[in-house]
Amino acid sequence: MPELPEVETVRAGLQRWVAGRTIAAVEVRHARSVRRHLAGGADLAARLAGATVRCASRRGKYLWLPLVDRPAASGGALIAHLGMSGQLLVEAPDAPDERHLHLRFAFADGGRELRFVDQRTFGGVLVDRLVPADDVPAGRPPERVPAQIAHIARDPLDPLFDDEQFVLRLRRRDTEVKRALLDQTLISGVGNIYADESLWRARLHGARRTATLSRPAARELLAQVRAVLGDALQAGGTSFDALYVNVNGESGYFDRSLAVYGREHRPCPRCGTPIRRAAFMNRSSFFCPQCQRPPRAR
DNA sequence: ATCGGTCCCTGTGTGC
DNA sequence: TGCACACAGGGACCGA
Repeated sequence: MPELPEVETVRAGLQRWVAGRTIAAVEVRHARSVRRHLAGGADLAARLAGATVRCASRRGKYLWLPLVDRPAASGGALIAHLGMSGQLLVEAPDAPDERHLHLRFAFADGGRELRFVDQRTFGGVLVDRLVPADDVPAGRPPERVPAQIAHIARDPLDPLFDDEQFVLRLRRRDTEVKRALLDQTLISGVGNIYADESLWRARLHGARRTATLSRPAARELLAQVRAVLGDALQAGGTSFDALYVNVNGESGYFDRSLAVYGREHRPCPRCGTPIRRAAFMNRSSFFCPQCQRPPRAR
């Protein structure tokens, strides 16, 4: 469910409320939330007990909390992915347990705890080592990323995102442009909502083949992706229901600014033509049939 | 090596 | 009311 603007909103909340604090204990209430930590929940809890959180980092839809290096646990980071319905909440220890509370992180200061709540259990956490990012230009400070997400592309709000490299790789692909936008190894942070919104802004149909895009069209698409992600971040993200909230349980309000997503039959904000919905990858695509002309069948 | 389809989950809304 | 079904912000994995 959460895409870059929602995950970044959560990251900012973690930076504010969790950075600098020392984890006292981790309670694993649902094994599925730690399935990506292959050594198991007990190992995860042991690695985190006594660890101090340096800060809150993010790439695309992945979050991580780098841990202060300790001889016993060799640092590393706590990585989290929210999947479709995951929430990281900062709450008083005596707040009632949520229905789908799967993980509880208590802190040594006895203050507000961190909880992972996830209805559909597609999200989860793991502890991993950090490795140097291999694409930092000379003269820039070195960066470390969790080994497990080193294959994830930088996101378009990352200062080191390489626009021309993206345009090159996009046009070299042989697939539909919406599929490419959702491929986190090409560009990260874009999900179903912002893919549709970006394509509408760029006046491109999601079924256009990537190889048919001109360089200017590809650059324009990237500019619109960046713009819509930035606009949504300003609004605190998109919340259709209570499933996406920030660490304090508050909703974002970008749903009011959506042009096409979830708006079947309603008028296109640009030309008034009714928005259409089409099945796509077990989900939906929303588009304006006038502004975004479908490509001819190949 | 890529690409495209399927599956993992729970909950909600709709139509019969 | 109850039931069946479609659908929901993601992505790992498998076969072609």
